[in-house]
Amino acid sequence: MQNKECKPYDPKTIEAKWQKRWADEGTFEAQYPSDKPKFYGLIEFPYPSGAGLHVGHPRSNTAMDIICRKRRMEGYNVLYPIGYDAFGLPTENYAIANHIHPAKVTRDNIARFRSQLKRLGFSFDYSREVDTTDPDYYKWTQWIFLKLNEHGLAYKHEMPINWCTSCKVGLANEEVVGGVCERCGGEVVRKVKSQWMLRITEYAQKLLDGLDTVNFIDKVAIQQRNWIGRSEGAEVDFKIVGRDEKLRVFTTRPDTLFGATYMVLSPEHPLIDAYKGDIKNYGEVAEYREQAARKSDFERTEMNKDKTGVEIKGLCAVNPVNGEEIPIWISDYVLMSYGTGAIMAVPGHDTRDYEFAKTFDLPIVEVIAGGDISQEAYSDVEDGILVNSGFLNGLPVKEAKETITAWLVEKGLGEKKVNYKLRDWIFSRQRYWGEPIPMVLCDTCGAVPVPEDQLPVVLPAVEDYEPTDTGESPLAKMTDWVNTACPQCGGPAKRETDTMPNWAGSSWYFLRYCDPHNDKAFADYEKLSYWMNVDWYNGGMEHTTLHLLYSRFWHRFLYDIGLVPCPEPYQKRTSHGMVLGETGDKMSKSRGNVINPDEYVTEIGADATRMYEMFMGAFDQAIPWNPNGARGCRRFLDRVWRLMDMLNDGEGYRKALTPLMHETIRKVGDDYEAMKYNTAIAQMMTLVNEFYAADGCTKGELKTLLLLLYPVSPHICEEMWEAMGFGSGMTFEPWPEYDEDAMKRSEVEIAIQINGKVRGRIMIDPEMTREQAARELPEHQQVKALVGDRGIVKLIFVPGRNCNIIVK
RNA sequence: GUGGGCAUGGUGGAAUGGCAGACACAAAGGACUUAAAAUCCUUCGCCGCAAGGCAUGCGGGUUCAAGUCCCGCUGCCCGCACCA
Repeated sequence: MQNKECKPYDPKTIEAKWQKRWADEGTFEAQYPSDKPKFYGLIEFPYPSGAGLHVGHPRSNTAMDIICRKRRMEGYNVLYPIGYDAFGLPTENYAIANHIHPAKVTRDNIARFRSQLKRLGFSFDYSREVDTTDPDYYKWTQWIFLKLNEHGLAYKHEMPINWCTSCKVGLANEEVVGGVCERCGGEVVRKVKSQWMLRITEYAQKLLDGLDTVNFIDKVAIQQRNWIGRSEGAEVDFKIVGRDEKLRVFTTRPDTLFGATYMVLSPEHPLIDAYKGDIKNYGEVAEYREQAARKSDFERTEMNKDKTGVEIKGLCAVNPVNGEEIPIWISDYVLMSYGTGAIMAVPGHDTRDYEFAKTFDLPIVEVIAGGDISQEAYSDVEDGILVNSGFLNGLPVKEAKETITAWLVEKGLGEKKVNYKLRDWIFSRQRYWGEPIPMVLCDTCGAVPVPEDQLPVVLPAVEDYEPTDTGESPLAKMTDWVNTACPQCGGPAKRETDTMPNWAGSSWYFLRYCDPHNDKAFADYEKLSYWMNVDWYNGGMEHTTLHLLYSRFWHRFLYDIGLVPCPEPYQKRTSHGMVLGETGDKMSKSRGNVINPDEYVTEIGADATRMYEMFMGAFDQAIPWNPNGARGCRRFLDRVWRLMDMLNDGEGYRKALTPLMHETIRKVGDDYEAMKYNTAIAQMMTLVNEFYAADGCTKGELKTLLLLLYPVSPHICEEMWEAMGFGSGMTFEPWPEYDEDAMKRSEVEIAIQINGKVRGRIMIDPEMTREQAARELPEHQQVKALVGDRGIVKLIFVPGRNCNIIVK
């Protein structure tokens, strides 16, 4: 055993040295063109907040860094890019509070983020950085918007929007959480405004079908499916007595049509205005509508315990299957935004209708046998036979649905219909710090797109970017900028002053990474063809119905118009668990428990910090941060470092350690791929413990350990690799291979169970077969002693594991 | 209400139906040290002196064998929420 004393492990020096070398040599710059197979690994680019990184960021980043570093060792040309999603409210709010221009705030924050990320040693290709607030970038965000507009997917619509009273901004449905603003927690009310909308609903089916072609973790795919919310049913026309007009409803239960005893319109339904003169109690109806309009969405849903409503007197509908006249009501439990804004009420078989009928004493008819409608609605579709339903009597629900739908179609009374819960995307924000929507509003020509050669529409420098109380964007006050000429007729016109939501820039950034400096196109098709799609995308669950869905929509649109080579942007999607505060609470500024990774990089080094991020627990689980756990990882790296003082003679694996070496190579590799980083690290700890027990390690053993550990803690490995004279730079060293045969041991310990209880342990030949075991084990001395004079009824042998002997 | 997930030592967590608690953290004891830190060694689910027994949220079941599979509960977390 050699015994030269190494200098102590000093992460600070080592990490700075290797980070500089990687940067100087452009080690992680993705190559194009290249003959190698490509691998595109992606993490969600951060929002560069003023607070800097917190320990949650490195969790996702390190996980993908491990995969990307392993891929380079496996011979892939790897693209692992980074950028900044820098438009958005917090920056603007900070700017307002501190009277600093948001562009400056953004620049400073990005600089800080970049230096923090670099200190952690991620193998990002910094030469491809993107910044969504850079005009060279948002030029193309605007350009894509024009394409969407050109294809009829953007439209301006006067509609009630979710209005945050605190941010003074309209929000998408996805941004209203529990009735309050997702960002600031402020009250959200309904406000009617003319808004730019994107027709994501047009893509509902494609977005649904696309999920079958990609590899997303189950919960992500399920959540997206639920959010899109496809349901199949029928639309049915109900005649209105004495009128030509019909009232159309959507139902998923056409089979219950004979049980429809009344109808309900949503408060906003246009029929009410159309028949204003015929409604005998119009005053009462109008009063109800007004009450409903005043309520925020939150209040509406809060009050869903008690059903409210008013009968519309003077109007009456006819049930098309039995000719019965049924009353029409108005109630806010029916939403204008889903289906046709009107329903046929079947109180016998729908819980909400049942409650309503009970409240207002309306008739309840049983048309599906199997429940007890005197107690509750019976809504089971699995079993149940039609009754009181004329020609449907005796049919099971499923068949009744088909029969009645065919009948409706044949008689011209209705049709098959699919509805989605997904709503169009409200794309306007009345804010300064976002991409200007590149449209001009002309009194003569309407909304006219800014010609492509005039892009980007650059955000003007504004003195005062505070939001207005009127709901107008701060840009509206910039009259020099607002007043322009109509690109179509040349007459006086005004620029659109709304900006895009922060989801715009992130809806295509992964494309820009493929060709970040292109000034002729958002990205070159050939380059996209090489790099896309993203092989592996890791990110937070909170983006499942927002960013992840929006970006799939944009990408699918770009595919449909022939600008990108693949229909789905992401081949694989995984998700990390949150890092919680030390006491298990969610980390937040208000709780004051946010942990900055810098603290740990300084104290224990980036390598140990990265390791702890991965070792702390199952990757997809939320785990509290434990400072001592992090220090434990540093202790492990100290032990690894000291192996250099404990070198044994010989180049290869020692015989006693050979099986463990190969097992470790297999387990670490498999576990990295399965994102089971914690057990991969545990396995390396076990190996190092064995080295210590075996009085050190050989060069060959150390070499393998360094290769396995490199993706998690690259700096220390590089330094040791160089010190050991193994070569210069580990990035493209081949990933080690294992040999199944080499894992075989001469003896293996198995448990001997008597009647299912472990009574002893013996060493046997690992190759022993069931037949041999049945023959030889009962003769084994220890086994004999355990069995005693009892008779062996049965012997179950599990090779390499245990042997259960049933005795009597 | 509804969809999804989870429940294992003081803590974070391991465990293709096959020896529950790997690997760490914390704690305790010891060695080294004038001392401390660092390091190294030992102990460490519960009851019991021991033999042994009991243990993976609770109650059943399947199996030679269940943390793991099935049925029924309870609790916690996340998403959605009057979507006809």
